[in-house]
Amino acid sequence: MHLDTIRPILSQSPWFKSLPQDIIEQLVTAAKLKRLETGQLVYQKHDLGDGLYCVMSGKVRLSNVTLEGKELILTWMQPGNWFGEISLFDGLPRAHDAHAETPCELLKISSHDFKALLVEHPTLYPHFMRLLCQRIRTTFSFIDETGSLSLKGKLCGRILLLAEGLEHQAPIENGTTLRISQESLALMLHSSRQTVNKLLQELQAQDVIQVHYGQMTIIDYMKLKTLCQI
Amino acid sequence: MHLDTIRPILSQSPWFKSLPQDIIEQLVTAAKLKRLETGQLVYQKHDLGDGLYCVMSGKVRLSNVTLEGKELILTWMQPGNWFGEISLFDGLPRAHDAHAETPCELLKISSHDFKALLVEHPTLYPHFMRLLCQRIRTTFSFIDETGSLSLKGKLCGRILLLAEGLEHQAPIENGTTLRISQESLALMLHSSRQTVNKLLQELQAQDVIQVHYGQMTIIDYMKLKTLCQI
DNA sequence: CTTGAATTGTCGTATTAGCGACAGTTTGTA
DNA sequence: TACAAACTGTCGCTAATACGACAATTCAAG
Repeated sequence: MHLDTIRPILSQSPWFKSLPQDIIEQLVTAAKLKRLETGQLVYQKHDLGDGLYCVMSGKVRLSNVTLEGKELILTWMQPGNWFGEISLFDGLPRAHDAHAETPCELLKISSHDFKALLVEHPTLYPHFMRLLCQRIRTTFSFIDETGSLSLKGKLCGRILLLAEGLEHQAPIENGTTLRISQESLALMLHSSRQTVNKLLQELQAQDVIQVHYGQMTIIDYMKLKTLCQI
Repeated sequence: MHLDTIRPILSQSPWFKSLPQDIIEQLVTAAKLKRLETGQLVYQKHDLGDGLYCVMSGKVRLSNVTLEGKELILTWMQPGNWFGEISLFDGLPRAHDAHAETPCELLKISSHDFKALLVEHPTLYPHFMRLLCQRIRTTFSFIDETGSLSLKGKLCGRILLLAEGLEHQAPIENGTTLRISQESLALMLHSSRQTVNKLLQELQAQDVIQVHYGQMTIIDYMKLKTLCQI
């Protein structure tokens, strides 16, 4: 992948789009591309945070493993998504595992380069602080969802989240399609495959989505949105 | 309340304890004391964030109200706890309601004063960034708890959290007592009073805690810790 | 000490959802 | 096309828990 591919991605991402051109250039040259096969580890819980990642292609699964060995999926990172920033800012170990869910290309900005950027341009702090706040707010609304929605409501919320993440934060339209197994949805909802199956069929019967083997299409975006309103 | 009371609280809080003495002084003079009666609003969801708060005495309830009008309690802020920082850093509206649960004394640092502090001392950014990261990590572990623990496990986790918050992050010992109604615990767990009642009695039968009318005493801290291990 | 309000203890019932089992369907690969 | 692997659809049983009802207990204010 060439610098000319990296440049537009950095300069259009919410993480860096508001930054001056010379800083973008500095990042473009510092960024490194990593290729991973399905199942490979990006990082593991308790690892030292060595950098910030952006998904260029493929999917990365962020998860935690319980004492009993069950994997709880936090979410998937998709093309255009950034992750791994917390350890960057507080220097503490990773709080979860990150695995390649499919073959992946990741852009990596090392902690060293990122810190150098901040030392050189301390005026960037407020910007990154706002990004951190955004993460906190997302996490809080996740907790609100968890507490006040039925499983069906949460399922709708997750579908929307994944659909939104899909195309670089592009708006969702009726017809947007996303690929995910019912098993994976269940792991993300801390539910069971069978229950997710039943709920998806209910949603299909309500003409909200259409499901077909690991692929679901949003039929009625507004209704979906309503079903996960808090 | 005199400056001499405010000073040690600021200089010992995790938010400000690592800061130079002159900055502490600047904050001490800028801080204002607010008194609230039970039930009074500190701020409301969607309000503009006008400041950062520290509980001096009493308890503040952070909560959200669902569409159906049910109040979901996030947590209680107790003496020594700081809250309200997110809106301060990103300028966006409050994400939840804050009410006085009991008569309260709150120390308030206005957004204006806090921003002035940051403008004057930009080297403080990394410090506050780390504090934000800490909040994210707490929130993430809350989500982990939600996903992997039984209701009983979550109950143990909440009890520990409240007990820890109790005495300015003092270590918990067997014998630590905290006051909270079963109804409140249920609202925080998104469960029912009756179920919480049953679980508390189970914990009492296991000699983990002792319960008596809105007051519970930790008998076996280690066992409690084990019960909410992820 | 008395009394009313708040809180807790305990039923029974209805609902939700987890989970094993197994058959049916689709997809990718040769 | 053929076949295996992965995924989905469905049933039935069981466990967890929400919730209404009501009695019992405790607390706090006179």
